[in-house]
Amino acid sequence: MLTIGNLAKRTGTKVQTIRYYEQVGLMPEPGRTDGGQRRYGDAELDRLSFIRHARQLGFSLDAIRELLDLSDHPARSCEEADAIARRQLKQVKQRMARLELLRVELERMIEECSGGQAADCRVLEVLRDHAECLTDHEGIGT
Amino acid sequence: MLTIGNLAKRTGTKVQTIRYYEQVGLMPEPGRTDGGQRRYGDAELDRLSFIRHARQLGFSLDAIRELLDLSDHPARSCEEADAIARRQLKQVKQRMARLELLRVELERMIEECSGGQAADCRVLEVLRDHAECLTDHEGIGT
DNA sequence: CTAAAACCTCGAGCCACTGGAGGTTCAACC
DNA sequence: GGTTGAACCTCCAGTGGCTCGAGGTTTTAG
Repeated sequence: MLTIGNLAKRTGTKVQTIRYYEQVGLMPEPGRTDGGQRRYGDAELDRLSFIRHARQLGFSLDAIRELLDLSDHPARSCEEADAIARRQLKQVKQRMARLELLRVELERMIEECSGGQAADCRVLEVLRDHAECLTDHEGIGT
Repeated sequence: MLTIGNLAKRTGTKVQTIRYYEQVGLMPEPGRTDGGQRRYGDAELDRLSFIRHARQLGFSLDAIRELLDLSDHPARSCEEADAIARRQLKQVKQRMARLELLRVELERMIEECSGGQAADCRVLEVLRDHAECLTDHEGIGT
């Protein structure tokens, strides 16, 4: 039987985060000691590992909910899990493309910085000059 | 004189976002009509363009505040602006490296998906199998 | 003059946590 | 058995950067 702190250590999660997952229904309500402290078994350890791994892969909590549901019903089609993963991959690729544009522009800005007064600073100039703006108006979409 | 809606269109911003920027002190309080509606001039258009461009480059609102402060005082050193840009570039590179790892793992997952029942699905298996976990415990850091 | 589009304020909600206050329980050691 | 002190508990608030909605007012075109 694991305390919440040990479960946290084993999965690289913060204690508060585990309680949060319980609150939003991703983790089940665990058993408690007489004093009211949570105690976890192997099933919960596995489930939390699954969640953390999926988070590291960038899945949203909603997507993880779907995946957990799927893995609780192994007779259902694999296609759903595949679709979720593909959606995720698409997002990752989009973010990378966006970041690549930013990287290029930032490097140019830094390279052209004269090191003098702010009045001559290319960093500020590039940001100020609307003509050099990326043409789309999408924002960066964290 | 621009209405808030026109300013929004010209800069690719939502109206609410402009009001939000005013609320957090990034945009100044503009003049108003007798009826109380905001009216903007060219200075505000420039300032908002600056902000939007910086956002597209991934700068946080705090960083933008610093940059605006800098560009309001052009006699000060360029080094600060340069440092901010460099910090930003570092972050962008880190995010890209992280995303590249995710991309590889997601592609492997999808490629190995058997297309059958969830019970045989590699996507779920990879997520379930703790041994295939990325070794570090950093999370994805949006 | 009227209709409707655009504006106003205020407040709440989103995601995925994170931190803190203030109090209780557990485990180890003497 | 008693005493620490680390770990636990609940509850609430805050983060960033918006975004939406309700319910009401102003502006503008016809």
